[in-house]
Amino acid sequence: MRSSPRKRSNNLTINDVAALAGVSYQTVSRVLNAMPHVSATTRERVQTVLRQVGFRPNMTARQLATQRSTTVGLVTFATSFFGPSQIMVNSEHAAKEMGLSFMFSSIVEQSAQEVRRAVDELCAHQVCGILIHLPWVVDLRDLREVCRNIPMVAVDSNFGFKCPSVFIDQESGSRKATRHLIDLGHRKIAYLRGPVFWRAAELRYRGWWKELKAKGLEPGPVENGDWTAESGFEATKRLQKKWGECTAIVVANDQMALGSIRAFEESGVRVPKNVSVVGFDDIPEAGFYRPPLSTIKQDFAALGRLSMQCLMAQLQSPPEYPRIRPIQPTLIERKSTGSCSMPQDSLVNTEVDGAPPVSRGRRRSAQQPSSEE
Amino acid sequence: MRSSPRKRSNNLTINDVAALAGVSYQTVSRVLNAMPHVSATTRERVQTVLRQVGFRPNMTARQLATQRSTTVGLVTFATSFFGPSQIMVNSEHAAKEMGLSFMFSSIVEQSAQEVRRAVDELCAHQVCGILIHLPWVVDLRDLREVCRNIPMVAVDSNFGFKCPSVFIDQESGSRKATRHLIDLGHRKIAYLRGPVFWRAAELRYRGWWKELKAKGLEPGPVENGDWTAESGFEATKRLQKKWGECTAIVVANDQMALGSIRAFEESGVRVPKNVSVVGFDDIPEAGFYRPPLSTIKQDFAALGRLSMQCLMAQLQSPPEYPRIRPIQPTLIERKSTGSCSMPQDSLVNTEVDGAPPVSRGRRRSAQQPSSEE
DNA sequence: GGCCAGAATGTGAGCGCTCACAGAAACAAA
DNA sequence: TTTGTTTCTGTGAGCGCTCACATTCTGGCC
Repeated sequence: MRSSPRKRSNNLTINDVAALAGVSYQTVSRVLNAMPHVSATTRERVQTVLRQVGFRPNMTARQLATQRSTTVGLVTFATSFFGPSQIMVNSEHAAKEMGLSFMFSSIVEQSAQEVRRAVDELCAHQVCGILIHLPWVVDLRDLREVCRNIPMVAVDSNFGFKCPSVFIDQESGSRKATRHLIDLGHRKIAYLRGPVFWRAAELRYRGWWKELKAKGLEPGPVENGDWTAESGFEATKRLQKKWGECTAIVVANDQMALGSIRAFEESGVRVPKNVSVVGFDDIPEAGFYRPPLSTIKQDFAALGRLSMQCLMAQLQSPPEYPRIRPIQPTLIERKSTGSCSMPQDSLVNTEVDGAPPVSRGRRRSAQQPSSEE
Repeated sequence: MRSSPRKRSNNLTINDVAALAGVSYQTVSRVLNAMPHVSATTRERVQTVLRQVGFRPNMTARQLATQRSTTVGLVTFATSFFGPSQIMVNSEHAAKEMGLSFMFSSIVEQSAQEVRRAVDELCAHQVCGILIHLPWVVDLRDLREVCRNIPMVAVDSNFGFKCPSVFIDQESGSRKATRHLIDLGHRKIAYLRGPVFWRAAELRYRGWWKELKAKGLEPGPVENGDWTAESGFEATKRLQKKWGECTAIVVANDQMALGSIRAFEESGVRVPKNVSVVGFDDIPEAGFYRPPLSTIKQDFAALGRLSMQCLMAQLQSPPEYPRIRPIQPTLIERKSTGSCSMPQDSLVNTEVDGAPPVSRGRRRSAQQPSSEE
């Protein structure tokens, strides 16, 4: 340690650059910020010095002086799962594209206090806005108060109060999965749910239920998993005991669907011959499972982009609540689903394009060609 | 916009707290930083006010004043892949556990300039240290210069110059995979490589090669993929044309192994009956593939922890280069590998419980029991 | 020349905090 | 009382930058 009057950073400041270029620090500042009222020759000279010394403006000082910031924060939970990690990666990309830096704080336990801590941390660092993705359903009404004047966006989350948000339409996605099975002629369809407290688990479950009800079908048996393949395997074993007449199953995510398929195959039930399975997420490997998994794809890149747009919109017009309409997931049809071959007693109108009910057996809906990437 | 003399942040400062508590700002600062020489009563009074107003110190100002920082940065590439995203998540966890904040900047293209940009960005934000994980092999000798006085750690990376680093022993992991197959009696073993420029791809490939050579075996055919299941599928199709006497294959990661297995099955080759497949990574679903995949597990949590330790060590003693010894991956034995059943000209000892070598051909190494977690 | 608009440049002050040091208070020893 | 010693508290200054304003320099016009 030196005994100099003050420990100075060994980085150059705009004052050093100013001295080297023979101008005032303000002129350097003007050049750095591309402001007008600097003569071409002066600008040139300053820029040369900036390049020569490899000047790097101190964002900390700038942030303090301007009371503005070019850093956004993200709060997330359970980053080891597919959804959260996708949100993390895609938010960062979107932020980078807007020229913003990115801070990140993950939550390790499911408590409001932990959330508060993470938000506090980011706010203390003066981020210009916060994206929050918390996958579980929990009352977080004090979040607004913690954020204070710092804008926030709920990313595919619901905190129990009105706040700018961007969503993927989980329910609609799940309805698409269910409809796909119904279109294939399945009438008794089971469900493999995600963990109880997860918002997406609830919404996807609801989508399955609503679609069945809308088609006048009775929901099949339900079991719960924890998103892992293993839990999907176990839950399917349990489901099989109350399987009844089921010919298909909607599974809340791809990993569990994988476990489910294994459970079926292990007990001699073939997919899709004896049972159709549809997943959710379209993880990169889904097309190479055996059989390749029909599933629902979420556009996380769009989610990241829209979240950032929503945040930026707030910086300009704080009073508005730009609720962006939900992002629609899409069905990816592969080989884990097939038309129902089991005998059915009742025949049902599958309600596509107002086509009349069919006499007997199932009818197929106009299906877009199965897109496989 | 107000026309006040200066746009003041609407957050409270230590001056406001000082006024409320009837002390000087310095006393508040002392309380905030848990410094000595504050009487118990004063401390109490200040703390009460701090709590009441929910004071949140401005880290930006603190950072500027102290010339120190409690934020670490991470630079990464290809965060959509398993390894990089694991490194991202686990580094953040390790940082949080040390009470540090976390900034993150991803690289979108494989260029030294992009790396420079990312490092510059983090340095401009005055991070106290930088973790860099760049999976490809490329000369980045100027990185040291870009970082200047800011300590950095190469995380499972090699930049062509001496620098503090933490590694996972990719080569050793790959040797373990290969040895496992040899122990099962396989003598002609193919390899499915990762993309050319990736460091891990090269090291894993080398591990396979070295292990075979060490056992006096001739390397089988090799093909390249790009880490995706699809590329594994395609590459295996190509490999099958030059398959020869092969009875097993080492694949550079699990996704490609999945594609590979599908390719085999599709052409009527059964795994593990006709061919044994071993992967690398142990992604969460690997145990639920069909067949469950034997693979090599990397301890990313340890990698994150050690990386942060390495960084912290540098902050204390900059001149030293704490090279931490590589983290050893472990073999996870599942069902995609089995003893070689193809007719061999030479009969092979499958080496259970120290059975003696067999007359013809090969030698065996002393093998530790395969550990499964 | 005189005058002025407008461009170019420079000068204080302050963002919120900490550091170094200066005082003030409390208490004991001389 | 004086002096010293310890504990507590307060005061300037400065971290690197930007803002608002002041000043100087141009060139054009009457």
